[in-house]
Amino acid sequence: MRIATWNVNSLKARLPRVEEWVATVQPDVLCLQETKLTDAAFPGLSFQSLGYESAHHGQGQWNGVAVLSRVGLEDVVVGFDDGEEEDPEARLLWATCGGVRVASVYVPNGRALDHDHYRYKLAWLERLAGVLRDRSEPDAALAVCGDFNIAPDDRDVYDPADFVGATHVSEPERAALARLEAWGLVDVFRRHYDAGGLFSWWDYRAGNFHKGKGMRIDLILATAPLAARSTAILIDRNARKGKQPSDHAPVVWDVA
DNA sequence: ATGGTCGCGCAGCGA
Repeated sequence: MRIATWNVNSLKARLPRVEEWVATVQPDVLCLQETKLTDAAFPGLSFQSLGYESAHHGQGQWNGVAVLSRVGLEDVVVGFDDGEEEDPEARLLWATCGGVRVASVYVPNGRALDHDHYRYKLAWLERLAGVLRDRSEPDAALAVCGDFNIAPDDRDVYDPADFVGATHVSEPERAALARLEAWGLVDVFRRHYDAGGLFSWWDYRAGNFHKGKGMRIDLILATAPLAARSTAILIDRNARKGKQPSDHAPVVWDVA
């Protein structure tokens, strides 16, 4: 099974590129983030014509996550089903596809270490950890896929010196990610590669993609038994090239 | 080049 994740930075702006990419790469499951669409505007028919069922959780203008699947799509859960107050932002969607419990996540950016949005980011990650603890088992086939807005360690940024005091690399964010891993999730990419300089996001500005100045913030975190079935993973940086690219590249994972 | 780019939506914010 091929599972992919891609922050498309507006599905309206990106639909032609996403359709072309899906037809070429043929993922069985595709998690999307930052669709920036209402549910009514989600192009489900376009994906249906390519052979995919889909589920979308959006609000328009900002955020928005989806899961597409051609191996079944069941038990869709939108947001945190923990009985607490509803998340005001559309950042989480669960579905079961081909026997794998999949989450498409768009973790809050945080904006700055002293910003309310940073506290929201940390609380959001703790809430995700709580849902995993309360509603999942680490020996299940489960993958949390998406834009985590966290570079797990210094190999995952182009120059750590440029990120001192910034979000995405701060100790509390990395500790929150480590708590997800302590529950039982594995950063599948690091199961295959030790090297730094392998990024999934590059700022549109200042030719950063051309200069290789990026970060690896788009992750697939899988439970150990599912990660053990991993045969290959790559970041498709070709998808960051050409006309009207997203600022993120997709991550593509093959599971036996 | 004293700023560099997108997307949203029509000013300026968010990423």
